[in-house]
Amino acid sequence: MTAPAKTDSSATRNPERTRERILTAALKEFAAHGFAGARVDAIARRAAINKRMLYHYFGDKEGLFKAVLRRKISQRQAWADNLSGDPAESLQFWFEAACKDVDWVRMLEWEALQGDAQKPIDEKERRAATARGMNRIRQRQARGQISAGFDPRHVMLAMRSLTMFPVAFPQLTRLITGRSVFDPKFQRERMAFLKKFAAVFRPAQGQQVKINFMK
Amino acid sequence: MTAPAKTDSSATRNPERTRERILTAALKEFAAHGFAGARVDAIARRAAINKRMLYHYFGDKEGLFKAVLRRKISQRQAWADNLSGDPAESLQFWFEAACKDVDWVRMLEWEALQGDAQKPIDEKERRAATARGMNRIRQRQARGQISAGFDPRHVMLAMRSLTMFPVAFPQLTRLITGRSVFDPKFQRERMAFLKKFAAVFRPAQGQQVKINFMK
DNA sequence: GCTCCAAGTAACTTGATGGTTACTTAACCG
DNA sequence: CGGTTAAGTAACCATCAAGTTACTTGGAGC
Repeated sequence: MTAPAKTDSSATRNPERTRERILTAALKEFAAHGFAGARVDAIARRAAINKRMLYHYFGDKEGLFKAVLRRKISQRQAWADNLSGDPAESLQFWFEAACKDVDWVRMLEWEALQGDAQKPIDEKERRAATARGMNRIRQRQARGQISAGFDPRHVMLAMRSLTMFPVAFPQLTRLITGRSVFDPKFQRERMAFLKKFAAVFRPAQGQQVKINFMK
Repeated sequence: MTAPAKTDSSATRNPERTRERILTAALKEFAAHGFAGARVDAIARRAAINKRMLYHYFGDKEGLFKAVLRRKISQRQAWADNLSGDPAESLQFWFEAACKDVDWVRMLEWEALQGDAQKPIDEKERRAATARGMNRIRQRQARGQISAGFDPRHVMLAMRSLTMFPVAFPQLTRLITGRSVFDPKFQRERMAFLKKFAAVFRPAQGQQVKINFMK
């Protein structure tokens, strides 16, 4: 066999590993400092590769940024497509996910701040993933788990808001609750709140349903 | 009278006006590009002042950034302390405010991404303002406008989330709803949604419906 | 073994950018 | 009125950072 083991972690030459290292290092750097603040040299240092390789594989800084974002996006999507159940669980699930993957939230934030809102990266795939999520919401509405009176698009937006916000704005979280987002105590409180709060999404007893219907 | 009219807009020398111009220009620039991305020369050009003056008044780029943030914060606080009524109105009010003052939302976002979460700028005053807001929520809970079952801190966090999020993440808003945050149609939809959605905050069951009807 | 190409390295270039120096000019005050 | 100080200007500098040039090396296929 001439081919070296793919999992070899210390082979003299290994394009895949190099690419991977660059992407991992770049994610850290970009998540921490954003596009403008990230230093290409820092990425190279962190990845323990020569800066030239970075240009070799990704063209330029922007190409690397896009590659990082794209990779994160597809990771998340593959991973996100399996969840079901009622809104309470979803809210908790997504809040936990945001806490566990701060880099993701931050990347979205950087994208929001510096990206062109008109043509987001990987728009097509993201739209598809969003559509899948939307269908799940519609199903739940049909099943009566979520009130049919709400526009599913706004339900989705509301859920994202409620789960991502504390991670996206840690300083406000601290200002308001007095605790760090990463404080386990805060997280427990938040989970409890979300569980209770999820009631909004469910069709209410009695009258309210009628009101919703009449609308 | 030796003193020139304070409102004179073209006096040969006018420190106040210069300071003001710098701050205004800097807000725009920082909101658009963040701290790292902002260009001091661009600020100077935009403000139509000599770059040196900027260092004269604010020391360095960071000093300027802090000054901008501080100014915006105090502006908002003065302005935010008058609102009352029920959660539906508050939600709508704050959503509108976010839409109207995107720069503010973006500054908070930049702060979140690059600021030290441990020691936010102007912490003391912000805490005080937050506390005032919290008291309003508690009052409403006492009056039965908001369910007493919720932790007021989390209610506040939830309200902020719901109102700021679409502006903070315009690309997600577009991806999810298909519309720009600034599309009047979106804004109308969102207002309607928030109004309905605010029901969650109100004490549940029987009462709720009545309140809805009475409104 | 030899050749060729991708992987990899080190040192360099070039332009942008935050900050400074050295100077001029207006205004306030005793 | 004169002189001290703050407002204002223009040209400059040092540094930093993205991107390149020019080179070396490993290995797959013949």
